This record gives sequence, C-alpha cells and structure tokens, in this order.
Amino acid sequence: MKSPAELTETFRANGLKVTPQRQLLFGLMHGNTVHPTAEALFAEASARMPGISLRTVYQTLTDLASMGELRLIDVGTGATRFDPNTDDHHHVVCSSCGEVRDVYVAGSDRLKVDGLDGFRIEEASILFSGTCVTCASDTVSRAPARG
Amino acid sequence: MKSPAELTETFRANGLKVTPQRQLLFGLMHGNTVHPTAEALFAEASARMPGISLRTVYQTLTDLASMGELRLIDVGTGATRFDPNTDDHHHVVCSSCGEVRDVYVAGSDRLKVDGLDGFRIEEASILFSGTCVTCASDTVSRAPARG
DNA sequence: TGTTAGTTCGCACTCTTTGCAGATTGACAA
DNA sequence: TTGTCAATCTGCAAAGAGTGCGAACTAACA
Repeated sequence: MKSPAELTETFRANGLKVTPQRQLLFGLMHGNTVHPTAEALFAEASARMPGISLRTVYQTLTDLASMGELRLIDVGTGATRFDPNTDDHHHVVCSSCGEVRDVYVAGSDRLKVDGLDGFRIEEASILFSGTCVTCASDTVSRAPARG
Repeated sequence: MKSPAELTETFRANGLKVTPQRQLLFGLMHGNTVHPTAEALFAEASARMPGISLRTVYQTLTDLASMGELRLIDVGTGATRFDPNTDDHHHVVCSSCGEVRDVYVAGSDRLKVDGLDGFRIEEASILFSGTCVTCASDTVSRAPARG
C-alpha cells in the first residue's frame, strides 16, 4: 500500500475526496502487519476519531482494495482481514487465537497440479494454519493446572 | 467418507442414532463431488423428505465433519461447502459461478516457506481461483451481444 | 464565498450459522 | 410387543458480518 501522502495524491487524481476519516484510515493501515478485521480497525479509528462509523471503515477499505492498495484476505475466522502488503505472498493463521502473519513461498511454480483442466487460473493462495508460539506456550503452561 | 452402510455402523457404535434424516444425508453426500452448501443440500433433501429442517442438515453435516468423514471448506463464496473426499487434496473455485472442484497437488513438500517461524503447522491448504470452462465460453459468446 | 458532486452516517436488511426447548423417536431390554 | 430414556428433530429467535439506501454534510475547485 502506498504511503498516506501518496494515497492522498492518488485519491484526488481520481476525483475522490480526501476526508479526515480516510486520512485516519490511511495512517492506520500503512505498514500495518496485524491483518485487522474491519471491526478491529473501527475500534482503533474510533479511539482517535469518536463518531466515525463502521460503515465508513468498510467503505474506505473496499475502495482501497478495488484500487489495488489493499488485499482482502479470508483465513476462515469469520471476518475478512485487510492486508496492506501487496507483494506476492501468502498467510499463516493461528487456529487458536486467530493471529495472521505474512508468509513468502518459493517454488510454487514447480508444483504439479492435477485437476485444473478447463480452468483459466487467475490466482493461487496458500493458507497455512497451526499454533503460534504464544498459544503453544499457553497450552503447555496451562495444561497441568486444568488437569 | 464411508458408505451409508458403514456410517450406519459407525454411528450406532458411537451411541448415535441412525434416523431417516441422517440416512438421507449419508446418501446425498456419498460420492458427491459438487461441494454443496448446507442450503443446497437442504434443497435436495427437502425434495425427497419434505419437512426436514435446515437445522438438521447443519447438525448432521457438523457431526460428520467432527467424525472426520467430511471436510468443511471455505472458498470465499459466503457459505461453507461440504466435501466427502477426505483424501489429501485441494480446491479450485470458479470466481464467476462458484463451482468448486477437487485438485491434487504434488511437490508441495518441496516448497520453501519463509515466515512460519514459531508456528507449529498443522495444515496447508491451497486454493486456486479462476474461470471454469462454462463461464469462459459464456463470456466469449455473450460479450458481442452485450456490446 | 458558492456550488456541487462525492462522503459520511445510521438504520434496516440479507445471509449464514448457531442456541434453545419442547415434541419426537431410535435403540435396547424385558 | 412394549416400555424407557437419551438422542434427535424442528422451528424460531438471535448473533455476526456485510451491504443498500437516503438525508445531511463537506472537500475541492471556480
């Protein structure tokens, strides 16, 4: 995703207005590596701009996504996650706490895939799931206490 | 997924009852390759057993999944799909009509993945998306007419 | 400063899935 | 065959995630 300043340019150049709400969201998403949900972002935004609406958060995020500045990702935890990293990458999700991290995969071009006949493939996404460090240690330390 | 007869055994052996509703669903899912949603399965089931409830469909599907007889898959089209194929495989989804097909991938063990540090990986799923044959030809033949 | 098209916000509503509770009914024993 | 009891089924309410809509508001430019 471009920097807030660049996005400001881009938006204006496209006839879109740069509102305080949008600027706030540009800032919250820029360099954001936590893959927040709309709800999570709304909470952060609300703290800095009381009164901002969830509807606006969805709107802006959707706009950014359709401009290619943001990727919408679905890791199966219910809500859509937003990722400002537009590099060619994949994700890993903790099945316990839902944390999502970016993952880089090399060699995917050498995969032998059977069953794609007739499909014109546009995208391939790999989702790893498992347990993150924090949840793994929580389990270990808490297991004995719980019996 | 096991055959309806085998599932009947398994259910009874586990103290679960084998009701007409469950038998119907066993039959509808066995060998089913269309990856139906709960709603789609409910429609099929209703045609053969008027009065069966959507709630029961969800319940039975969830039971089968927790017994490992069914895989729940999320291809990003909104509703969860149910897959009786429990082999190690992946999926491809048509972004136009939502059709889902099974795909077999070889060589995934040779992928070089960066970013999994700290995670204990339990699963990796690959989702291809693109356009199926039917939708591709629809687009071609209809494009001129639509101008 | 005025104009106007693009935005924001809140509410209603859709869609998917789950919780609940009363009415039913398999499964096993006598 | 009948009885018992826990497992099931069904319908309805409700939760979570998004989206459509319209009135009020405001950036952006002349």
